[in-house]
Amino acid sequence: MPPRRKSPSSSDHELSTVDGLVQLSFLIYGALERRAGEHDSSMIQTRLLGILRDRQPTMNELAKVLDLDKSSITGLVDRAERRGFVKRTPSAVDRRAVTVSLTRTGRALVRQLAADFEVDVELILRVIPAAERAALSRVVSRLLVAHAAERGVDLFAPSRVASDPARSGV
Amino acid sequence: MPPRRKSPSSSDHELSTVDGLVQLSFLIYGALERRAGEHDSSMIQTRLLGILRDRQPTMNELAKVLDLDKSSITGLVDRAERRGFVKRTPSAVDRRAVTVSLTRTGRALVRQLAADFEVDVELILRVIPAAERAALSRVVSRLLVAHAAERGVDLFAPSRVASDPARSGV
DNA sequence: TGAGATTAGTTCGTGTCACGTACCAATATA
DNA sequence: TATATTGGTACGTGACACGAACTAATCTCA
Repeated sequence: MPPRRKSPSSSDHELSTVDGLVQLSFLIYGALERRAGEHDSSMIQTRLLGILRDRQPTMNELAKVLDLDKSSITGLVDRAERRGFVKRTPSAVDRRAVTVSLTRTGRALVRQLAADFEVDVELILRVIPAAERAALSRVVSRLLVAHAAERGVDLFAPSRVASDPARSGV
Repeated sequence: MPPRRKSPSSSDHELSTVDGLVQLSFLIYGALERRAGEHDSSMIQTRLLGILRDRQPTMNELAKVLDLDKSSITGLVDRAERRGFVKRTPSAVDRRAVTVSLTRTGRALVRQLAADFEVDVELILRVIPAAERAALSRVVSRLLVAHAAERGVDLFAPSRVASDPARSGV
């Protein structure tokens, strides 16, 4: 688990890779959480909206993508629906199923959140020169692509069905 | 919020910096959460234990470091104490205050968690060559140091009082 | 085709976690 | 010393997650 205080003996001005990545992750995760909070939203609500930006999954598909029990999805969508961000629509193909999609309000919120958050990340990145940002971006991309590939997922496969839980980039 | 599905037009095999960093954050955050779960622990419980590895803060100091309301700390520590990971000790200097510290059991748990998690991060990193890992580590370090410095914190200042909330590297 | 298995979703009870308010005891300040 | 502040807890509320039990729809295959 996360960064311990630096021991006095360790060589200065370079964190261990593990500690560095963890701190960075918390930094970014925290920024997103803070932005969500500004709109009285939680991390999980925000992830839900993020997923719905380009999909209209069923409850079951949401459970897979978010890696939650389907009973958790009921409550999650209930609360989002109660606040007017999301709506349920009976599935056209399966009368048991329900598809979830953004309302106009929900779309506006997620757009605003994405924009706010992008500012944060760019502020975080601005402290290093452009060349290093580019290097960081490149390495992170490779890391993610390789990691995804290792688990049999091609991050850049041409197109995907809405139910593909592997592309859970949220 | 986070990574949207890649639009078909966008140039392939490189995610945007923002998307990449967010995905990476979720990957690492998720790994830690999963490890915590294996020990029936939550993220916040794990963070608590992590903080206590090298500090014996008061309840109030914990509230600052974890950025939670002090009333939340009561419950958090209650639950950790009930499970035998943590203990409360009356402060020697202030009879209102209580210091929190790890029990032997708690220390064993946090050590195990840290070891498990380190394996995960190293597995994640292993998919890219050593040279890239080094580059990543270097850039991330610079980023964090610069970011900390910008907010008036020196990540590598010699020593710190236990109550310093700025060094909340957890 | 029709009985039984599977799947989609909800409901309900339980536990964690976070908050704000109210409160007590101890300490600090005027 | 009277008052204000601080450290911590208690209590009520709401979000969130889980598993078990349940209904309705769909699938399977004998």
